Amino acid sequence: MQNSFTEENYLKIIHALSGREGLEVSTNALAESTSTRAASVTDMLRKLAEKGLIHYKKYQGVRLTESGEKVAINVIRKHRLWEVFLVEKLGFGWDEVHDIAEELEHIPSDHLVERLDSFLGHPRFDPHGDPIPDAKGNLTEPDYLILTDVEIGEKVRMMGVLDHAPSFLQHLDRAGITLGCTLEIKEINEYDKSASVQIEDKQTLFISLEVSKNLLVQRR
Amino acid sequence: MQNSFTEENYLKIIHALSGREGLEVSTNALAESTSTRAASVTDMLRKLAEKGLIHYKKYQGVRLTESGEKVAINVIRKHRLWEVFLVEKLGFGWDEVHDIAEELEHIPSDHLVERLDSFLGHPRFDPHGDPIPDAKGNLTEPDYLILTDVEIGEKVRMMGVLDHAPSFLQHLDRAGITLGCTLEIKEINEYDKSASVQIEDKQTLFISLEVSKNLLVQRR
DNA sequence: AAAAAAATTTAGATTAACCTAAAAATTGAT
DNA sequence: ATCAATTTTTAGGTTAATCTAAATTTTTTT
Repeated sequence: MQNSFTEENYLKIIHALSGREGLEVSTNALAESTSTRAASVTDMLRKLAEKGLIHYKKYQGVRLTESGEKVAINVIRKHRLWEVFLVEKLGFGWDEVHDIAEELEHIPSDHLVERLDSFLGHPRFDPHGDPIPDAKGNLTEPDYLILTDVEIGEKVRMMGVLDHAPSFLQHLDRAGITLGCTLEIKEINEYDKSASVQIEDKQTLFISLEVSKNLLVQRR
Repeated sequence: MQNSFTEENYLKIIHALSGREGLEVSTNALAESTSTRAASVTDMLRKLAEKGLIHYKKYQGVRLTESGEKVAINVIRKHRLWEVFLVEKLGFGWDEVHDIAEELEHIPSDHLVERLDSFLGHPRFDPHGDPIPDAKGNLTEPDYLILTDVEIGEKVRMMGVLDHAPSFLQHLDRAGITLGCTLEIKEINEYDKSASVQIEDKQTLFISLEVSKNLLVQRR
């Protein structure tokens, strides 16, 4: 039996909310993320449990089963591969691709995904720096630092973002912060906790705490 | 308001069945093509009429309105562009792409279609020789001949197929008949009306009447 | 540990797209 | 032109995914 568009979205969201520890996800959190009401979530959870895709006991929250995890990771794989396609091949900006990939990720065809993956040269990361699961479903989240954890004077490489909102990504574009660029923390300003950051050994600018919290970087 | 996947399919099928003359399409013909029952078709026709996408009077069959035609042609455009992508970029065979394109054609995003079109180099024809409508919705069906209408001794170029069934396309592959190849009718065999056809000035083989009826060609 | 608050589930509806069976309209044959 | 056959529509139901409102369970506070 095939999973519906809607079922795949629930599984993907459960995966995201339960984190790498596979913690229980609450009905309300799911209602929030799916933009539905808690009662609707309960109905869907009953159905997913029936299909063996989640572990569910009333009032206890949910976790993915192995089989549910497999489905979720495959959806994530497809989403991220399509994002690479949209940016690398079609020339979209990284701020424009999320909604389209949200649709493309549900196109069913293993054959298609594998050919797309080859066509793209088996990319390891999507345009936001998120890792792309391999065909076997292995997904290893690299352990990047958040920019707020970097000391003054350190040089780091920009590796990803936590917030994928178009407005955030456009803000980074305007600041000249792109994936792979070099950042050096010059100082932390006491007044508003903003950071003075030098970008690519060129201009130095203020980065608000809000922004720093959403930048993933790597020491180098 | 947006049209659903299902609505788009009805419009596409009405377009196909009403032909270039825009003839009325019957409820039963639609039931057949959509693999549903006549009663379900009636329900949908009421809805499409409500939305101004078709002209519909009870018991009288349907025609597309201008706005319905526009939607149908856009779906066809997307279908054919995706087919080019699947064959030219991902390396699928022309016999493998129909079902996948059937899904991709419903991904909404004008931006996406236009970028895909550029990426593919604004192709005029899909992998089966069907013309691709332009961004403004102009669709001109070239008037090819059917192979059965070609005289003995004539040399023609293979331009398209009427039947898109994988088994038919695979049969052509095995015979070495591809889009653009040259065919010369050597003789028509009285016994079974099969044609002896020379392919690309190389081997000559028998082509059954069934096959000839589904080959579109052009004099040269 | 009882009461209040919050989270979750149940009950009962709604909508889109389908179904079957029966009724009505159209078409075709004598 | 009438009657039979065919086509189409109507009537009434079903399923997936949603909803609101009410009931229940869990959690938190005092």
